[in-house]
Amino acid sequence: MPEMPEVETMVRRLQSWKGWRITDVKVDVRMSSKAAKKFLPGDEYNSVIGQGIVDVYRRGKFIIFMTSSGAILAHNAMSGYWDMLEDPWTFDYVEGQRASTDADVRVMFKLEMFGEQKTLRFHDARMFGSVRYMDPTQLAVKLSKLGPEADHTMSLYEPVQVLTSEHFNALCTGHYKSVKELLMNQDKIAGIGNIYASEACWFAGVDPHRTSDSLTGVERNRLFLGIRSVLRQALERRLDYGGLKVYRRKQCQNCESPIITDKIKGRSTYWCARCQN
DNA sequence: AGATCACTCCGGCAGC
DNA sequence: TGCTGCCGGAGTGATC
Repeated sequence: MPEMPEVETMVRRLQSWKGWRITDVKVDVRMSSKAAKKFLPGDEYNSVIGQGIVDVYRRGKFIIFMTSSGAILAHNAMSGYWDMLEDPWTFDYVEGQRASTDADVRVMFKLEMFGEQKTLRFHDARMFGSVRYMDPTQLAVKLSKLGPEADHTMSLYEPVQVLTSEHFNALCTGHYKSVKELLMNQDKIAGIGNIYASEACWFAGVDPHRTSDSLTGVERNRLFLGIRSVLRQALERRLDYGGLKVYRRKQCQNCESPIITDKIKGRSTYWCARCQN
């Protein structure tokens, strides 16, 4: 599933669409009325036609296509990814490679620049993602609900607050039932999902089940550094998941103890009982 | 007010 | 081989 490093990687590729104008849109909702509400529903469908793509940014796990008079806000959720019809891309997700196919295309944007035509496609097999059009006010309202960014990257939508050590320390002081839930809460910190939450806790030597306010100052700082470290490494390693330390691992990369797995708030969680306590 | 919980979307796929 | 149940970001609404 895509988290900040995956979305950042995708946005960098999507920036090649700057300057192109949307001439047509096709939405495949596969007979699902619920899914139809997620991919340019109602008026949004017509609103994007004729608009130019001014720039492309990332905020948390959202992709923002700034257009002439508003923005297309997209979320890849679990299985979403973007590519171009004329030059299909592949993306490596932790579940495996997303190789471009026609079967899972949900939205197609016909684009034009200097008489040349190309097709931008949003794929999403499980239809958990979303592609919405909104005006600048709606966009601002939406983005204002997200917490500070987990880390700064080159495609970040700015201005925005980036998480600081002090802010993270203050967040921990709130009594969150588990520190992993805090890390994954987009209202508190934007960009971290299930994979990198487990990874950051391993890096810090902190049991993900701990209440956030039970963490010592040293642990809070280690966790703050862990968030940055695992996200930056993922980006630098170009999404090579061989670098993951606990997520979906059987054995601790540090002490060789078996990795334990259970669920926190319904999400699979991995940790080493010996190194994380 | 803010935290927390339960529920929903959906298809791939593990496990019988 | 064909079925069933599980999985999960985010949004929503209920409940404290």
